[in-house]
Amino acid sequence: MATRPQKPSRNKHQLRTEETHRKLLAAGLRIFARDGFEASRIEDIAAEAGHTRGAFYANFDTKEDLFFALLEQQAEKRVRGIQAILDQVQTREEALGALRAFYLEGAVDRQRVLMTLEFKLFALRHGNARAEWAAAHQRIRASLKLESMERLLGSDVCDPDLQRLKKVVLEIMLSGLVLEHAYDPKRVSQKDAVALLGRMFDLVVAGL
Amino acid sequence: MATRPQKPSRNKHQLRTEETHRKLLAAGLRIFARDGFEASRIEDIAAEAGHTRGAFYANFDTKEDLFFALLEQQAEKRVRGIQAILDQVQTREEALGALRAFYLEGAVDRQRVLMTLEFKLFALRHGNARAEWAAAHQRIRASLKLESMERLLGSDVCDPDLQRLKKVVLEIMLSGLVLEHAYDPKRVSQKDAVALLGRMFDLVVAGL
Amino acid sequence: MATRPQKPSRNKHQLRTEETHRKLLAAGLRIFARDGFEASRIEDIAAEAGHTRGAFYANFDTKEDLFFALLEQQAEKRVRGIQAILDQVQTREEALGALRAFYLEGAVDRQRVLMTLEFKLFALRHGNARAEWAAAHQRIRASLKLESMERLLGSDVCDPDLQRLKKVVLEIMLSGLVLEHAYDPKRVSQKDAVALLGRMFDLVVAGL
Amino acid sequence: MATRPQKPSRNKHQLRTEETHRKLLAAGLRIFARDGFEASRIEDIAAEAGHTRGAFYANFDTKEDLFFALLEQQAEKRVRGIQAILDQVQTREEALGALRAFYLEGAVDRQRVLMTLEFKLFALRHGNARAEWAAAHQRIRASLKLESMERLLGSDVCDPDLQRLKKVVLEIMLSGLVLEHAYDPKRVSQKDAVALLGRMFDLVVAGL
DNA sequence: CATGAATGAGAGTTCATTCAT
DNA sequence: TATGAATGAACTCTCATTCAT
Repeated sequence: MATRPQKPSRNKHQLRTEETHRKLLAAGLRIFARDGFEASRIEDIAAEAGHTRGAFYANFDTKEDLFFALLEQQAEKRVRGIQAILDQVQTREEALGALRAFYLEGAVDRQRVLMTLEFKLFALRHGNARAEWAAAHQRIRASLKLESMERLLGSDVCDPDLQRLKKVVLEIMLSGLVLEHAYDPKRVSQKDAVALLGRMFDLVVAGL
Repeated sequence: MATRPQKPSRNKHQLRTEETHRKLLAAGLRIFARDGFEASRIEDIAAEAGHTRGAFYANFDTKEDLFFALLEQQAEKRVRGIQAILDQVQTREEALGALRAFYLEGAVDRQRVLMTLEFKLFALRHGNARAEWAAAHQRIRASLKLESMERLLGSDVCDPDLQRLKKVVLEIMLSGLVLEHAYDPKRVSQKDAVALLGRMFDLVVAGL
Repeated sequence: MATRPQKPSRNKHQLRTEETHRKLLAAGLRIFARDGFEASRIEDIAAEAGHTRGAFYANFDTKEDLFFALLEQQAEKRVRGIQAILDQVQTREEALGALRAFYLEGAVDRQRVLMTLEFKLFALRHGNARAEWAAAHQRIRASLKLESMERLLGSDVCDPDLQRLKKVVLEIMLSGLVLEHAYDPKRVSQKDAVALLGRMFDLVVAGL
Repeated sequence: MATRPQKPSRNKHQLRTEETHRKLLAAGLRIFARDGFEASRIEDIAAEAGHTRGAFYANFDTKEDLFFALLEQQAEKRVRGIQAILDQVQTREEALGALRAFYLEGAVDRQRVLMTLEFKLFALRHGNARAEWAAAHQRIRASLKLESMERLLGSDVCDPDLQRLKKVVLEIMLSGLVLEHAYDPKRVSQKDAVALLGRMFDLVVAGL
């Protein structure tokens, strides 16, 4: 992108801009996950990024805009993560092992889970109405298809419907356990969550 | 609730009051589930109940207050439902069957699931801090213990930790599937949800 | 309107409401005339009415809304004023004399002139676009037609175009002189304004 | 302006600066006339001039500053225009004819009229308070005195007060008609405006 | 001189809550 | 008890202005 060295003064500006943009995204992730979309205040997000409201509005049009940008960033990152794993393995065993590890790691990522929840609740409540959302979701859904992964999770002994829902089950268990742990760590410890996720992964691979 | 005949002088006035109270609770459930706690407006809740703001504040001190009242109402109702089922059966098979049916019915109750989610998110974000919440959760948790149910779900072949988490798994799958269906009915149909819940119930009973 | 005595408690409420509404209209007139539409702050208007912003928004949806309400109120009042005059006279001489006096009195009403200016500038700049404005203007224009008045100003010796524009000339001179006096009282005194208005009125009646 | 050859070393840099300055003035005129002083945004003005905010602030200290600069520019231009006319004629008839034509041409210049209005409204509302404004107005007023013009408009048959106000009448009619035409072209067409201005000019010359 | 990211005061508006009725 | 006008804090967003480049 910035390989050829334009006017250097230009680059300084650009660098600052990109840095701010990145910091705002990171801040948005933290604040949205912490307070929820509705209760999140632009000022808090800006402050968390080390800036003021003005910087926010120089980078995003509205609160929803940042939310939306985060949705795409998160999805892309997740897809890249999985793809990277699948690209590095040879056998099916290796792949499943790597995938399992990756999946279990998710148990730690409270922010991602809470953001995903916020996304779903928002979409649910705002009717997926706006074209942008619909289109973006479409794209994200498509990119998350990950045919190779679906094949990996497949097994002969289970009917096609279950097959189709395997990924759903895994997602749900991950989100649910992280949420439950966040809500009541005494009821569900981190260890519990990881153990249960492992068990579920194996069950799913075995065909539920 | 109104089974024991209190003061017989429970006059028209009181009846009307109770009616209002009840309608406000029902309205709160609908609006909170529809819009989420933060985005729910007192005025909408009052209107949904066929009243105005004044009626709301005559019955509840704050928005949180209604939220809190709903939490207790919901929990109590759920416990009563399960208890009623267990009271009517004789054998373990009957019990499991009835419980399974009850569990699957949950797949339809979008409102309850969304409210439960809101409760957890709220508690999560407000630190379970306020004494009231802490106490109420304690009570609810206790009442939901349902020893007999835990015994029902038990099996010899699984380790104690899994045993402890069986109910968690069932809860998570129920919430998760209802949410997923609400979010994207094409990905997870009602039928999918019910089928999967059944499968999970059986797996859990079998010891995961 | 409030002739039959409904629930008296109801009337107290209504009275308070009407009182506030009226005070807000009066305050809007003062502030809009003083600061112009754009520079007028809701808070100032509310304060001038002896209330807070909330009272404003309980009575009007937006700042434009109040502006719009004032437009209608002003126009209606003016029409009523002229009509009342024409209803009380017999001969053409009396009518012209009364009208002339009424016209000259306008030289004192700085607020009305400034508001009229604001209305025109606003309409000019916002394209008469909104249906509301278009319709309202239509109505106001129609009510201001005042056929009898037009006939009064008529004379045989002048061509139809001039005839049609006589009222325009009078309006323009009134607004212009009041504005000029407000802008630079030393250049155009109140007395100057009145004298000139009288001269113009006579010229117009004489057929320009 | 650039007729006398200043420093011959007026280099490219300076030229570019002057060009920017001029473009900003022109842009200010357009935008202020279009949106009004309050609603005009620096960014729009800069963009209209083909620049960005920075260029604006390199040339003017504040929004008012540009407004003020335009006031002087406009006034100076008008005086020069009239002076040029009076310098080129010999007889009183020629002078009156040329002045009349010049006056009628004003009917087309919507921008100038709207700017003049904005100036007056601004001065009115900001109390002529600031020393700058007061001084500048003084100068402008003086330069607009144009004794020769006043003599031209003079006539023996009218009293001194009317004499003093003749120019006011002409100004008011011009502004008023242009504004009315802008506001409602159907009520007052361009042709109406020109015809009426001619009539007024003649009336004024004839001594009102 | 010119750019444009960033500031921050201040605007319009919303809404939980209060209170006279 | 219930109404609904009114309060006022808090919000999102705008924009004149500053300043590093």
